[in-house]
Amino acid sequence: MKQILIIDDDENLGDLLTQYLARYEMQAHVALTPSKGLEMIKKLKPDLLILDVMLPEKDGFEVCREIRAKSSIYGQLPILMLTAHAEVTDRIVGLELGADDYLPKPFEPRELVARIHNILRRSGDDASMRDIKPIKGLDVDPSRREVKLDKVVLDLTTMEYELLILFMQYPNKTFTRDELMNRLRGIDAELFSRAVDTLVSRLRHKLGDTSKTPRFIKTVWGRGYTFIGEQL
Amino acid sequence: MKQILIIDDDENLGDLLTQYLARYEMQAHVALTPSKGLEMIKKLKPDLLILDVMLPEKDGFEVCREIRAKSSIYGQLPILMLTAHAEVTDRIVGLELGADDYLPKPFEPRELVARIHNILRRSGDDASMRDIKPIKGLDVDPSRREVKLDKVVLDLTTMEYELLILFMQYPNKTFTRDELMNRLRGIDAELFSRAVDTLVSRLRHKLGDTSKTPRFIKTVWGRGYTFIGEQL
DNA sequence: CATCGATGATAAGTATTTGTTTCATCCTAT
DNA sequence: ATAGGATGAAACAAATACTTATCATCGATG
Repeated sequence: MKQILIIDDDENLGDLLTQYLARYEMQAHVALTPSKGLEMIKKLKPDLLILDVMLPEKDGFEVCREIRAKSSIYGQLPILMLTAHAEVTDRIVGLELGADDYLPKPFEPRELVARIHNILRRSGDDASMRDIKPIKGLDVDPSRREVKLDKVVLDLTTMEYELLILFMQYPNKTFTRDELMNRLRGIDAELFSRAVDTLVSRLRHKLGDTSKTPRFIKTVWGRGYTFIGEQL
Repeated sequence: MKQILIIDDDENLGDLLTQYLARYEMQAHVALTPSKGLEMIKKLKPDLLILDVMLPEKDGFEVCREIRAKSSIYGQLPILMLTAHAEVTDRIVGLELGADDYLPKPFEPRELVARIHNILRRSGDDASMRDIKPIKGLDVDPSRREVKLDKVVLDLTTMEYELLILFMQYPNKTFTRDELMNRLRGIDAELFSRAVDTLVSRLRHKLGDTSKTPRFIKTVWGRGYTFIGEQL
């Protein structure tokens, strides 16, 4: 379960988000002031920080700057900034200070969830720590985002790589299309198209897999897909 | 068949949705006023409530709040709110009040269906919760939708799996053919044919069963079928 | 701002499942 | 035992789900 720290003096919003994020397997914690927030970072070691710009004591930019300056303490904590106004200058300043993304208030909860997933994915911290099971014929180097199939490096796109990693985390689990979409895109994305099928097809192709006699990705008719690579 | 209650004073929209949802195995009922709506909830025990924000008497937020407040009466009924304007603030307020999702009008019917599915999925209305009795020689893993017969994984189609699960929920119960048809297809399906017999036959075959000396599925002549697997 | 690659949508083609028909066989009541 | 409806299962047909080629779109890159 992902731990999210929210630094925002609007207690109401904090509770709301806590409740909302819980639905997406994220545990949120709220700090009402920057000083409390910084404390909680050390204790909680959250996976992501949601930081409001308007804060008591000092503003969010200040906090962000501080966290980045003391990276020895706080690490490369991903930061999502919330700003009251959708002003472009805010955005640039925020990004320059090292925030990973920015979201103008008011925002849609769904949008927030989507961005959180994006950041977590991008920050790679996510991917490298994931528990990838060893599969015969496949060598994954998460730090390099590199996959070798029978000693040959594969040229995978972001989505293809993510899909493969997801499969390798749960060999023999049958994923429905919804599940895959949600895990890959981070939102309750609905499928009005064969996007997942297409993605699977492309990955299969690069893995040298055929749908009829699959070595890795098996189609489970009427349900979804299963990764069946022989485990080492 | 899922029961959906719609509280909306636009009768036209209600009829339209009722018709549309029927295609997705959802039976919709329309209440034109909040008071009628609340009454119908008690009677119908719907699986989901679609609630318009603009209503006579009191608005949708009020209704939502009331339902959540009286959860002892209404339970944790999932609520999908329809708002006239796609205003973000509305969304936040609604979520705060306990609605499970939001959909701004006008919306696409399929988008509605998608969100309904999401909510129902989230609210844990899942097949995996069904109470499957342990049967000697059969191992079922509902989360993976996998069945093992004497340690060997069976390759079952959706219908075959559903039929088997149904049987395993009620060992020794004799099902008539219409009963099976209704439980599997969720509607009062007319028996034009011997679809059930064929299905049973195919499942039997995969279970290694013979109709003469059945290990699992016994034919009750003139009545239907009984699952007789030895219970553990 | 033009290009390129990645991803999403569409649609034609293919495969699989599910329903129907059929007929041989089985059961039960005469 | 036999007639007549009920059942099993094979073969065929229809419906449904999947694959993949192709095109459109979007965002990144220079």
